[in-house]
Amino acid sequence: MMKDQTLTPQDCSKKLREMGINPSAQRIAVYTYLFNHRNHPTAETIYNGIISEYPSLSLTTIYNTVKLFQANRVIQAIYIEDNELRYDADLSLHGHAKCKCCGEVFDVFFDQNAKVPVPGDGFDVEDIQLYYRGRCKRCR
Amino acid sequence: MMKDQTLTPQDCSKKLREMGINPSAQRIAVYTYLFNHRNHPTAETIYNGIISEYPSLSLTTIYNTVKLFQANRVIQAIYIEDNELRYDADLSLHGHAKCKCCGEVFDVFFDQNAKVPVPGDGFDVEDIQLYYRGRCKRCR
DNA sequence: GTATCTGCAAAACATTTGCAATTCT
DNA sequence: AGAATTGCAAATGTTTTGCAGATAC
Repeated sequence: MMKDQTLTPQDCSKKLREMGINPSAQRIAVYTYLFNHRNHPTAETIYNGIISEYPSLSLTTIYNTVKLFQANRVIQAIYIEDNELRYDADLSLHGHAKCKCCGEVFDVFFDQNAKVPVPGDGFDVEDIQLYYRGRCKRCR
Repeated sequence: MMKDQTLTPQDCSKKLREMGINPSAQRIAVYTYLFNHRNHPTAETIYNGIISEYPSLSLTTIYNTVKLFQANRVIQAIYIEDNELRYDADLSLHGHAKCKCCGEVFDVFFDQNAKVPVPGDGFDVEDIQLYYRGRCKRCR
């Protein structure tokens, strides 16, 4: 799972187009931010991260954009806490661990033989979310 | 996992006291409702479910009560969707599957040999939540 | 009689919506 | 020009808070 590479805005523009999204300047900025920042930002964090590049940017545009991205399966939403919606450009199956002390959200990747249980009774699963709450290494 | 039994308000009063909570009439009503209704109600659903017994009941009291219950580990909160907070009196490790068609939330119990993956890197897990989204048997 | 609990009204806060202005082709 | 996109201002909806009245021991 070596997603630690970063992408340029040009790369991201191309990816967006491939995924069926018209790459406007704001959309490129949001996707580039999300791809290169794997700390599961909220809409406001994304906004603060790119407002300096686009002084006219509004939070509404961030919300419009992440909603569009979700509908086109470009990013996923993380509902680990009830008062904040976070976003993740990594669509691979992995969990999220939130430290109740420092508030940070960490990725949890599974090794090969790990198996996530699935519902048995004819439920057609489209999406699995696995959340952990507790304390991270630094905060214990 | 045979929790399909129902409890009387008297039973619930006793359980609350055992768990360190002063069993007021409203608290007993909320806990009895949650124990006997395993469909993961929201605060408003609980409210509508018991308002007939307590005409003076307020939503604020529901919120106060579920918050108190959570703090004392009597119930757990389910954040499966961002615009609604649901509650569950079953604290055992199990998942929740929400049908995006009918909106219902189903319990997902695991069999003995199922193993939920855990974070490896020194993260101290206090709570695991496993969510599925998709379509239920009836809606497929 | 004092501490706890309840519930109204208002506040807080994140997200959504309506719509007019802007941008792109 | 026409369609898509942006962004302001207002609305929405859920949960929280302040506080006064009610209840319990």
